This record gives sequence, structure tokens and C-alpha cells, in this order.
Amino acid sequence: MKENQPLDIVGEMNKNPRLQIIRASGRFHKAMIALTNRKIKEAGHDLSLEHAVILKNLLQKDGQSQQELAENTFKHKSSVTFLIDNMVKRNLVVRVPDQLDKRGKLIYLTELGRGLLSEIFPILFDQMHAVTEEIDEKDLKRCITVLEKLLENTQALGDNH
Amino acid sequence: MKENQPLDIVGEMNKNPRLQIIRASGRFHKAMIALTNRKIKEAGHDLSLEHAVILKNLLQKDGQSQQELAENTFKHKSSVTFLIDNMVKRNLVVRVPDQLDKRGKLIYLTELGRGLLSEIFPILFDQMHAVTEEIDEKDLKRCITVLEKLLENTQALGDNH
DNA sequence: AAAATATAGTTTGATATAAAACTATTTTTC
DNA sequence: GAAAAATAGTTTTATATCAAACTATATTTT
Repeated sequence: MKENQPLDIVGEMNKNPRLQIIRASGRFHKAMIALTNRKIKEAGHDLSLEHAVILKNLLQKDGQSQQELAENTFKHKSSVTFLIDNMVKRNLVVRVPDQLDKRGKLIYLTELGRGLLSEIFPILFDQMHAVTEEIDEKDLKRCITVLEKLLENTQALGDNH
Repeated sequence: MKENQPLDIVGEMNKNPRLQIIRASGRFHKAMIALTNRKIKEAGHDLSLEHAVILKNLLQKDGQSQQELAENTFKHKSSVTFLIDNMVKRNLVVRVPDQLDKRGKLIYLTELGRGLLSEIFPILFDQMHAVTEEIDEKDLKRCITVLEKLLENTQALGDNH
């Protein structure tokens, strides 16, 4: 029908699943981060999720270089410098010059950092479970597969930087 | 088996699809934003995706208040003030005091803003398609449904602020 | 109509990200 | 072994977000 002309280009665009998946992934992720940060705060802890991500990585492998941490947490090395600075001040981690490579610094968890992380973990688990509770695990896994494929495509398109 | 003890709590945690979906959504979204911004830049345009989102919303409904824009773009009103300030300086939009409500300002696209947006659109479409190309539309839609459900759950948990 | 409350937008301060320039080392290459 | 290139981390500058305090105007309550 001639009547159905592109009067509302944006409206049509918004209905496109290729755009919707981009928006949906962003909105969920943002909301989830905000929720988790709020719950950590409400539980009386002073730690952002970004810090927790670093600490969690160190729990898995202590004494990583900042470069390693940046790669493992998908952050820029300058962001890692910033986050580590903050946590060194609060005695949650220590920064030790690497004896074998004088350019490098190795980051280790302190007992304080390890203890704080252990208090944060249950909150992370609770939120993670609460949010995904009624969703079928198969659907969840399918969705992860799609998102990982999308990430792969996105990275491939960006490789010719 | 007794051998399979929780030696690597974080490793186990990382394999949990409830955590994976959070990370996967964030990584894809972040990569997609970065890719699109890079492509816009490479095409010689000086406009961030955040600005484009505002302009796109105005194309759909011109003369919105900043409050409306904030709600429609899922941003804080202070972020909108910041983004609009920038675009007013560059004559992409105009900010007009609302005659009916002297607290409010109405934002309108300029011809320059409209023109720039029309040059950005093809880039957005291209990236959107390139990234989702080989993915079955049904899978895409299923994934969106899951993400929307997750968002809904997240918001419900946060409502008791 | 005055007082209390709500709303629109701005401002300020803090956090996080990102890119580029920079310093200090280490590794590679010739 | 000296020169060139690569790497680790820091610093600087810019962007974007979020939260809280604030100003001005509107609306509701009494």
C-alpha cells in the first residue's frame, strides 16, 4: 500500500531486532551494574563493582602485573592504574615492583582485600541468582552463545584499526 | 570425588551462565559502542554515539523537554544537560524556553543537526547489519526476549530504593 | 491565598573509561 | 654491543555517567 510510506524512519529502526539487541544488552548490563553497586552499598560495604572485579581476578591468580589485570578484566591499562591506586590507598592490595622486569609492578591481595571480597561474593551471587531465577538455563546459554558470536563479529570488524 | 574440591571458586563462578550472561552483555555492548564510534570518526564525522542517540530521538519527536529526552534515552537528566550543552554550542540543536512552563526548555533539531544525523544513519545501519549478519533472526529475537526479561527482573529488584 | 510539595533544569563532585603522549625499561635486530 | 622497536606503567585530557544539592517555577493541600 502506498499509504505505508516511511513516515517514521526512527520508529521502524527501533523495531529492528538488529538494533534492539544492541540496546537490550546495554540496558540490562547497565541496570545490573547499578543494582549490584546499590546492594553492596546497602550492605554497608564501600567497594565499587569495578574494584570487586579486580579483586576477584587477583583471588584467582595473585601477583598479576597491571597489564595482565587489564587484559583479564577487559579494561584499559590506565583504568587499571586508577583503580589500583585507589585500592592501594585503602590497603586492599599491594603494588610490588617486579624484580625480574623493572618496568613491571605485581599486584597482590592483602588480607583486608581478601576479607572484603569474601563479604562481597554472597551479594554478587544473590543478585545474579535473583535476576536470572525464572529464566530457563537453556535459554540463558543460547543467549550467551548469541552474545559471544556478536562480540566476536564486532571485534573482527574492529581489527583493521 | 573428594578430589574435586572448591580449589578454584572464581573459576567455577566464571563458568556459571548467570554470571556469563552479565559479562557477555556488557562486553558486546561496550565493543559495539566503541566500534560504531570509531566508524563514525573514520567517516570524518565529529559526533559521539551519545549525541546521535539524542538527535535520533528528536527526529522521532522534535521539541521534547530535557526531562522527556532523559526518559526516552535512559539517561540521567544531568547527562542530558551536558550533551545538549555541547550540541547547542555546535548548532546541532536549539534550546527554547517553554512558554507554557517556565521551568522547562524544549529542544529542537536544527537543519545542521538533521543533516548530520542523516549522514550518520547509514553508518549505524552498516555496523548493525555487519555485526548481526550471520545470526539467525529467530535466535536474535529469543536473545532479546531473555535480555528484556532480565532487565525487567533487575528493575523490579531495584524498585525498593 | 499561603504553605507545602513536586518538578525541570543546572551545578558540583566523584567515578569510570578511553586515547595519546610520555618515561623507563627490555627485547630485537643488525 | 649499539640502535631500533616493543612493552609496562603513569600522566594528561576529554567524555560520559551518576548522585546530591541547589534554583526557579508549578501544583497541591489546607
